[in-house]
Amino acid sequence: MGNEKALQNVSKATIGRLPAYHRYLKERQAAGEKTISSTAIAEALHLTAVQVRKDLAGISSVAGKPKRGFAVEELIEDINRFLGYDNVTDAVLVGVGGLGSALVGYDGFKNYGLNIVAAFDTDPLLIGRTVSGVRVYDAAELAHLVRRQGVLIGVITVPKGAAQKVADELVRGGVRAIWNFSPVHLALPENIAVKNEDMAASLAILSKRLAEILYNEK
Amino acid sequence: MGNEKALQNVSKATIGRLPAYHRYLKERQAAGEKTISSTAIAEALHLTAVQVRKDLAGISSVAGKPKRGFAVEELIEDINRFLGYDNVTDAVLVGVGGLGSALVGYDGFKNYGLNIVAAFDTDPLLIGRTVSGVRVYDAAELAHLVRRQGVLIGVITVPKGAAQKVADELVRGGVRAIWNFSPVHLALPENIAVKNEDMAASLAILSKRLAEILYNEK
DNA sequence: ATTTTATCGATAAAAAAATATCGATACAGG
DNA sequence: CCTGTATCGATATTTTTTTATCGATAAAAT
Repeated sequence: MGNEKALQNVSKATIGRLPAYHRYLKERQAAGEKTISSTAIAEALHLTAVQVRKDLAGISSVAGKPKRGFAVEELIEDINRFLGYDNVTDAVLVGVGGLGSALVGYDGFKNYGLNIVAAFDTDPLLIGRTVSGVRVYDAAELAHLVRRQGVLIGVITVPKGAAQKVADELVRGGVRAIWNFSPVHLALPENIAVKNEDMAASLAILSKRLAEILYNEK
Repeated sequence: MGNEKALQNVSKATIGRLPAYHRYLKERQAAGEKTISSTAIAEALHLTAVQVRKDLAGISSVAGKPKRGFAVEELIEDINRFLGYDNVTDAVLVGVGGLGSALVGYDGFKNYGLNIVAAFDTDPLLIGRTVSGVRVYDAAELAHLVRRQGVLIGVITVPKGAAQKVADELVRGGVRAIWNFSPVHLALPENIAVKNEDMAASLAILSKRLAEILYNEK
């Protein structure tokens, strides 16, 4: 299906930018535009036009036309296909605290191909309740339920002390990808995909940029 | 103070890894270890030893000793100094919804040099209340209060429709750095530091890695 | 005291990512 | 119908980031 090519040729950096292209294209589409130039996309997203063209060429066979640009609708479809926004993957979330409930309640994930089918916690007050339409189960049942439903993605939003244990349980249940919001580096088998959402890292980058700006100004 | 050197030579990628080093070093320190090798750090964090040494060399003058490694405490101090974890910067947060309250309630930020001094919202039910010890003000007062308190960093956790307007107000009030959790690309002056926390991008990267793993397995 | 070993720092090489260059082309205006 | 221009795609160059190599050295082992 040409998927092999995709998995080989497209850089991680490009993949990271695709959602932004997607959002922007949707926006322009809603505004009634049928075509858009790489220049316009680049300007809106603070990139260069060449980079935009290269990124798009990697994931789409839509050819841009001189003087007109790219067909918005087809481009959106190709990004949908490439990122798998069409076929939704089931996921579970562990840790229904502040951040956990916020994520469960975020409707947007459905559009991004992620469907949270169950949540888990150890708090007896939460177990059995429903948060934003998602049932909260006892964390003791984690591996068991994950296995039974064939869930492939686990989202971890527990305090750092519990994260590794939760990760182990997820893997035991057969999960193959973990989205980790706890500030710990998880030790996991190599054939498990992990993405750490490191707020401290983001903040560090922002702070440094700020320091740089203030410094250059003086 | 040698700060210039730091701002020039250290890559963004390195800065992004420093918080992870910091966490890990703290952990080892708590476990009573006085020294640590680049090899050990690399293994724990899934990096290479060379990269660890290079990263550390860029921000610290602590010399590692053959057969022993680096002095944990001094290394932590240097990272603290480099990332500004010592001197806390004031920030405001706009949008006290699910994610917003979760962030306000996250104690960890104080350790990372960020102090949320006020929150803002348009919801009359929230205005005047206190969330995790932080007072919620009327969003109409945003620019005014930001200016009066000399706040430099703004955190945006409002729905996407409101994000640009909030950003404009923050800038009007004199904020110089924006941590944006809304799924929109903000249009801002060049001398404002922005960090977009793009969940969709993270998820896309995770999904692709998962797809790759599953594909290679078949 | 000598050898072995784990480690370092510096430099070199490779890989990945971003940017520049340039000929080709579709549309717009004269 | 011609000319100018905004745009593209492909290839080449540069920059950035990661990884490899290797001689030097402090501690441990013989």
